Amino acid sequence: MPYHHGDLRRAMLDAASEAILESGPSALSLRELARRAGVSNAAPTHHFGDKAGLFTALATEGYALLAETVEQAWESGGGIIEMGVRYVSFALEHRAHFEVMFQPGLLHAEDEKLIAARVRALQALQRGVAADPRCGPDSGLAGTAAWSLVHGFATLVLSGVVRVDDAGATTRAIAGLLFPERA
Amino acid sequence: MPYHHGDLRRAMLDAASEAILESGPSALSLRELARRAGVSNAAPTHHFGDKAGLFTALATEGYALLAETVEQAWESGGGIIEMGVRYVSFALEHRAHFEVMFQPGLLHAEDEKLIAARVRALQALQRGVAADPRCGPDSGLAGTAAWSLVHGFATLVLSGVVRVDDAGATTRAIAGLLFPERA
DNA sequence: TGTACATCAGTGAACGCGCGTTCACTGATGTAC
DNA sequence: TGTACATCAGTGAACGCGCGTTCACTGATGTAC
Repeated sequence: MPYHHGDLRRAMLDAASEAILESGPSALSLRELARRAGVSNAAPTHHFGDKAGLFTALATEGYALLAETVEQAWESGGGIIEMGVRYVSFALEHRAHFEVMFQPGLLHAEDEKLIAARVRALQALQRGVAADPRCGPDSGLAGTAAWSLVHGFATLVLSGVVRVDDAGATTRAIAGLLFPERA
Repeated sequence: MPYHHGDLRRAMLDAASEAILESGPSALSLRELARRAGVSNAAPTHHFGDKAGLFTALATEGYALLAETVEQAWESGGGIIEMGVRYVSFALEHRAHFEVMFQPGLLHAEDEKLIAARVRALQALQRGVAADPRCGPDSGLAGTAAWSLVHGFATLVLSGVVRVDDAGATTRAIAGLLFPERA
């Protein structure tokens, strides 16, 4: 084991994701994180300052990933429904990030990188909604409805209280109810 | 201070709600709960068995409250949109219950009372959706869409990432997009 | 090419603390007679 | 009406533990000359 890890920050973020998948953010301790990453107790503090700093870093990464996903959907010509599908699949594939992103109590709310990443993601979403002809005259309201729909669906699936075989297909179906194809 | 409290169980559930409102379920400890209720360290364990038992009791109470609210909407002739409004206002007014209800990792998943209360609430919701003419032929899908919409909206408002002046009016508006008035 | 030095990633031992849970117990209540 | 007793709600002291954070430190890396 070399003294310098190479990319310990990255390794600790990955270990944190794993641990969150297993038992949720509230059960995660910095010491467990250190154990998983095979480093000393003090290493996580050295990198993230404190526990909230770790969660803030994860949430920031999550918003950046979400923004990329949504922007990609936009660039490849996907409409509002495709963006919703991407949102849900992001939540299911990056469950740990997703859980942390929407629990502000865990985060350093004022962190600049966090805020910037969040703004970028939300703007990408809102831009996609506003550009879709199906969203109607009040794109703000349509955006809230669309976001609520996919966010709620993802949350219910993640919490295990709603079960579906094919989350993508179901997302498409329920989003199709909110934004029917134009006749 | 009398030796017998009178209704310590109730008092501890209320203290738990308060504490959760302030710092979330993950920050709650049985000892803090005892402190808030003004009883000894061991009292919460005596009533709830363990920490998960406390959360389970809270979640069970939450599902019962939700079921009552939804059944009431149904009996007073409210349609699918009214039920959605009730769902959101339940979440905002009983935030502590709501948060615990959808974090299965905190609960004794097999608890019979919990399961019964949940089934009752979900059946009340699904019955209301299925009876509404606006829900279309696939009432299961419409139910998932409706539930996702209001659950997501409530979650986003609670997490502070969506801000609205009048949650009831906004719920009505977004639910109106999903279930437009029939021409 | 070699050497001196600054930088900083990561160590490891130690601290004090709050936690969940246990256990023998005590005090209040209700009921049987 | 009084008394004996069972029940059980709640006590309080104690346990061992894992935690976050601190701090002086050490080892590796990169750069200037």
